[in-house]
Amino acid sequence: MGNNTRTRMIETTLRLIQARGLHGASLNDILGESGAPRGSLYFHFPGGKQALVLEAMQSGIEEASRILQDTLTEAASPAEGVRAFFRAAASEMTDSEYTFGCPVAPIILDAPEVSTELAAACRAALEEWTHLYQDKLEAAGLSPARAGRLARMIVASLEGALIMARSQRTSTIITEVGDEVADLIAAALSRPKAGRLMS
Amino acid sequence: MGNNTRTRMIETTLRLIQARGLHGASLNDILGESGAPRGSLYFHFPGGKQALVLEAMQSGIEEASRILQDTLTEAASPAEGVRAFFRAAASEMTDSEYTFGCPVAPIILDAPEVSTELAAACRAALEEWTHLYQDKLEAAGLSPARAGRLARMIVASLEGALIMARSQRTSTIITEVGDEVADLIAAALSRPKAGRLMS
DNA sequence: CATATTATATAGACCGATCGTCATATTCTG
DNA sequence: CAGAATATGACGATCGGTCTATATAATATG
Repeated sequence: MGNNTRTRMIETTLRLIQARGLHGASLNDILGESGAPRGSLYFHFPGGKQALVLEAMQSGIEEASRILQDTLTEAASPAEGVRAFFRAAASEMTDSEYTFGCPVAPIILDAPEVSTELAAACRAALEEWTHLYQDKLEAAGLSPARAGRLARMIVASLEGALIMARSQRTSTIITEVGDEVADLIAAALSRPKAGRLMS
Repeated sequence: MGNNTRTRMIETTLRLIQARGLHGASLNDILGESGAPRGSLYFHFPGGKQALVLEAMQSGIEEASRILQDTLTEAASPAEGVRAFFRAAASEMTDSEYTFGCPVAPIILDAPEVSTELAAACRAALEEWTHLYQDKLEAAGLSPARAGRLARMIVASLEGALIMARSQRTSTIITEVGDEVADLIAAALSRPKAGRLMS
């Protein structure tokens, strides 16, 4: 199946971008690792590398969204959901020998505004993940404002933990941060009215 | 002063890496923006681009460490120190038109293990920043274990918030996350014994 | 069944960019 | 002025991404 070549290219691209960054993943690398011939790229992706990268990133975003959604719905509470998702991320980090990472972070850091399309996809992904957390938190009784703030903090914590874990080649930081955030959420939910004044 | 050219190259390199990533900052870009001729690079940095990048990164690390240390020592409490540092980061983010960022994150994400030296410098920087927070938290009465965990969480939150802020072109997420983390720290300090069991 | 026609897939040439290197020019210093 | 320190831009090997020209597989047609 020719379609197999296509999906193989996408998967390889996603993996290489996560491992080496947007510009670090060259077409030669991608083609070499995916075993696809050079000329096939422009046939499957008339838009060139940018189109390939966009699809690869969207594939990674979709998978992450799906797993996050499943994890949150299966969890007994928002806090437990967060804990579980961070643990899953930690697991992937070790399994991948510390080449795993967020599918959008490398593009955000490597592409200034090089591609409006790529940047928009990154922005949308971060918002989607934030909203998944926010909805869960609101369903548990938090105000939209506070749920939103906590949700953004959860996403930020995970993004940072992924980077630190790779740098220090230890996934414990991901579970640690996840536990800390989970505790924070549990505390926020147990106190109907937060201790601080709101603006 | 020839030394002036050298420092100008370092500053430009740091800025471009923060804006476009390690591989996104080409020598042509660096030389063009710093106004330095091509050949001067190899005179000032016999190690080539890698040596230049290493020095640029270390310069950024040093500055960040200095500012963080000053902010924490001047702050009335650890929580206020965190709040202030996050606010300073948010300010730099808007001032730079969202090209500001952590000096090590782009290298961690772009360099697989391409350079042991670069990777080691990144790792050391993250550890140093973590220890600065940890010391402050311990001085305020937290156990080393809990202080360490909170410190790692602070660093991770900031790293992630910087990425999200750039993607969404808004610095409010940095201050929001900072306030949230500051509240968490304040709560941890007000309760001598944390609510959760420790391992 | 043989051939024509199209859809699919590939190979490899192309050109610009990147990075390291060097021979030479200029400026500083004693 | 001598000699060291620094600056300069041209050069080439390599790699990057794009594209056209060709081959293979699928389907249609007599």
